[in-house]
Amino acid sequence: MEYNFTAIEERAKQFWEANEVYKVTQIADKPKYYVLDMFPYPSGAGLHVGHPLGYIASDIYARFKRLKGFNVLHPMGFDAFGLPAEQYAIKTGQHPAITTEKNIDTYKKQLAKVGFSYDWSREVSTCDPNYYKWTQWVFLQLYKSWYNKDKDKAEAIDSLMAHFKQNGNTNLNAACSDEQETFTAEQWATMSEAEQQNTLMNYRLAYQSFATVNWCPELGTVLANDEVKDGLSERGGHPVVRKQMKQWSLRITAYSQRLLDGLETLDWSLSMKEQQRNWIGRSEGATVFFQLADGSGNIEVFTTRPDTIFGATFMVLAPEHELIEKITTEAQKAEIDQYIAYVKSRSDIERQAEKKVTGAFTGTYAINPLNNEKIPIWISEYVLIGYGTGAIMAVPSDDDRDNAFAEKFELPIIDVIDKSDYPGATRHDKLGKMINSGFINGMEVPDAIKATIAKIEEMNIGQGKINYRQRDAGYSRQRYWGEPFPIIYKNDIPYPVAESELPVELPAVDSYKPTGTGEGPLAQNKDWVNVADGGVRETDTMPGYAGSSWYYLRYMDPKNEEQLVGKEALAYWQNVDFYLGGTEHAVGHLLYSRFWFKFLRDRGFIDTPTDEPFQKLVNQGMIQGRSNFVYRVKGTNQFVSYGLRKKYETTPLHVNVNIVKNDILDTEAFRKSSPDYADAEFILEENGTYVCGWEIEKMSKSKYNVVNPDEIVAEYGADCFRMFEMFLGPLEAGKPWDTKGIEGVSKFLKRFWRLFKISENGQPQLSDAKPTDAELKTLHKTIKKVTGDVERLAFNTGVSAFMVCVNELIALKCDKRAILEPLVILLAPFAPFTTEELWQSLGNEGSVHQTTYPVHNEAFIKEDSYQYPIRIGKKVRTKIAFPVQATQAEVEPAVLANEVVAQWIGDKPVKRFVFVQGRIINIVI
RNA sequence: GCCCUUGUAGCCCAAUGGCAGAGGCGACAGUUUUAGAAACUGUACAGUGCUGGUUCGAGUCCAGCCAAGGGUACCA
Repeated sequence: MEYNFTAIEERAKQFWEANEVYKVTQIADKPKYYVLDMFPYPSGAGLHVGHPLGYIASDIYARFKRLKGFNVLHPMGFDAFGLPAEQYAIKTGQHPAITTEKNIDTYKKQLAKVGFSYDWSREVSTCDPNYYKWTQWVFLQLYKSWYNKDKDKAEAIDSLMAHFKQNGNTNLNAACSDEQETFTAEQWATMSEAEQQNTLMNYRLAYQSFATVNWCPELGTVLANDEVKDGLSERGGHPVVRKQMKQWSLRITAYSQRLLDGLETLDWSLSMKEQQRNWIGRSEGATVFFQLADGSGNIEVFTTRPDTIFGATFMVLAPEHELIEKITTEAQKAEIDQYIAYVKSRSDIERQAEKKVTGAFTGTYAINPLNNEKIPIWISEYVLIGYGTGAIMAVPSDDDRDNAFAEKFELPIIDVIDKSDYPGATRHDKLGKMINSGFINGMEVPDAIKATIAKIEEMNIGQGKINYRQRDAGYSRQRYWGEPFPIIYKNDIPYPVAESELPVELPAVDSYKPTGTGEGPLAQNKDWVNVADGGVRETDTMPGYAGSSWYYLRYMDPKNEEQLVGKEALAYWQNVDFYLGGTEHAVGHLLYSRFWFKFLRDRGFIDTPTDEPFQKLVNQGMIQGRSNFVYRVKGTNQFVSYGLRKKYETTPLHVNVNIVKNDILDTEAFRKSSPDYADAEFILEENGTYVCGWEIEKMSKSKYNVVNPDEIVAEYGADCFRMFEMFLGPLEAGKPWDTKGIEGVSKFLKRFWRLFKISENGQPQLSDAKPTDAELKTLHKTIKKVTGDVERLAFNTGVSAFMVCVNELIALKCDKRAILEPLVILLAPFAPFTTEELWQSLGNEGSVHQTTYPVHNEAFIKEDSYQYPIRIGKKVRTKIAFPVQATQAEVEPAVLANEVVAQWIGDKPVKRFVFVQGRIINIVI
């Protein structure tokens, strides 16, 4: 019987569903294994062939682990809140809930075609009120918590209030907003309700503040730092400007050090950890106060190079620095105002695109505290208000930017480091001996740093400090399609909604458009906004990362109405053993999830052995598109083939890859593809074909290089699609999709099928005879190779091992059940449909996916003798067979006596005889 | 600029420091066929981006450079 994958897939799907083959329950006596895919945002465009790559890999792994005896949790869900649905709603008036549901449905249908072993009864969707109830609940817990730095963990806000009552905020080591002033217990007691709440707000882990935010006018919302790339919004590419707004934020900076330290324990790729480290951006240095020359105040700076302080010949403030107004002299006021206006006129993109040296002098001086020199105070856009203290001591001799600034504005430069002992060292290297630097003269840089910090601490003008680049995470979005905040304002003071009233459901609105005033669409619905006792609801919604920061916990216990995850379920599943997803979430999702996990654990809401949610993380590479081009002769409707294009002046145009086969254009289809091309003429190659150019690019609609998995599955079958995706290359590497290679995998599956000699009535015609040594060797070699490959996620070489195996068995004319049946199980994780059909046609009860994985027997693989390559000089000269267990002493005389060997050695003395058992013999002469 | 990853046949990719090739695509030749397709058999094609180093032995380890992809950036 022919290999009919469509019928096979239908039967398998029905069988799996009827028998709940992928249903997961907790089984106490089986070891657990949690395989997780990053859940997708269900976009309207559906899946392209790039999306399932990771899902297929994790599915193979999950199926493998199941066959190996693990109880595997392998769920799927949807990150369903988000901007595209809302923007579609603005355009069409359709409620995002409806389009989202439709898109989820499309995704699930597409996923079903590929044959994943998800337990859909555990599906979660972040926009489901039963789910976001718990997202809101976590927010409330963050709101009701503060970070105790002494204990290095989050605590309930009650303990903070008790401390305030007793001691005010003295003797308190807490993560706190910068602007918080000290107060006593008495002061706390006399504070008004509003003052007390404002004070507490400076300590809460979810807090509201008046902050400079990334405001995107086009989207009408605020964005988090990681949602802004190059001054443009990540979604949509709209300009982003800085704006002061009242915003909710999460105090993730309280966890910076723990997020950094935790990386050490994780089995993640180096680059992933590095990205998180860079994002957190820890730097060690010192803060130092510089007095103003007139004694009217001081300026605090952060520096990583306190050793260079004797070379600080001027100071620079960020243009947004609050002191500027106060210290600017009358004479310089006009210049400073003009400069600030100039800076404001420049967008982030302009600032980054052209880095001009610009600045203005305030007219005021400060005193360098270590050499008592009077130094001018400038302002410049190269100093950022958001980093450190927004002010620097400028050391032009040891910093490139300060140097450029000093040269342009003719400010003094004092060399403070003699690098002559370190040839090739640059300003960035912390190397050299101090000069012109008073008490640290002659010290090496690292010693000078320590000595200077000690000195400024002794002088009481500063201290050693660790600074983090990471900012608190903005948590407000002026959008509709997100989780509403469980917050009600009374007299402008925010109060949490009672936990018993969760979820605060998203109400209907008339329009999804941003209001433009900075308020989100929810503000329009007055019935919802105004609550009974005069309170007003928060009208912002939560950001995309809210729902995705904890979804992996919900899969463990998706229906629990009492808790976000039940104790028993958590105790069994603990955390994710293997997480697979794209690198694009390196600093967003993965950082927030780690933060939430640590927080929930600190507060005792979850109890797990470690405080990291994702032990092993693998990033699948991006599948790129392979675009095809036609070359239009300029000013004509003539198209010239690739090989001849240089003879003309041409414009390359993208052409739909679906009408190109092996780079040869279907010219008729091309003419039909657009009215513009209806009467196109072609200048062809000598053999009469039109050859297209090609390029590897991102897969996207606009490049006409999108390949839909549904079509591939329809044409080649799901198993072929799965195996081909894996065969493309190493999982983690980026690689282009090129459909033409798929024939090889398709042939393999047909050849594998044919081995079973399925008759017209569906019965395999196999022999029960004893297998030969050669057949056993092929089987056991393949088991060993494939098992190892799956374990190290080398699915591409695994597929190829199956190909080798089938080629060998065909050559051996093997039709033995004892050989072929174990292979069906071995192949099951890769080709779940075909193997299910074969397994059952072989007369087995139940699913092939619930049986036991075969184990290889080394005895069948072992050879008695080995052909040793004999290497003399740089090359292999001959091969001689020896028993595998032969030792050097036994082998050496025989080798030297060999005719060919003797000829190569001639009369030269043998300097060395290298014998590597089972590998090689190398004779050095 | 800095950080990470990757450079092997026309193409995609293999190769615990040990004979550069497992597999696939494509090409070519043949068997089969009225022809094509499919299937089968066979053939050709690189010395591993470049320059050094370590080693008995380097595609693999180390240093520098070049190229591509990704990340990040006036971060003091």
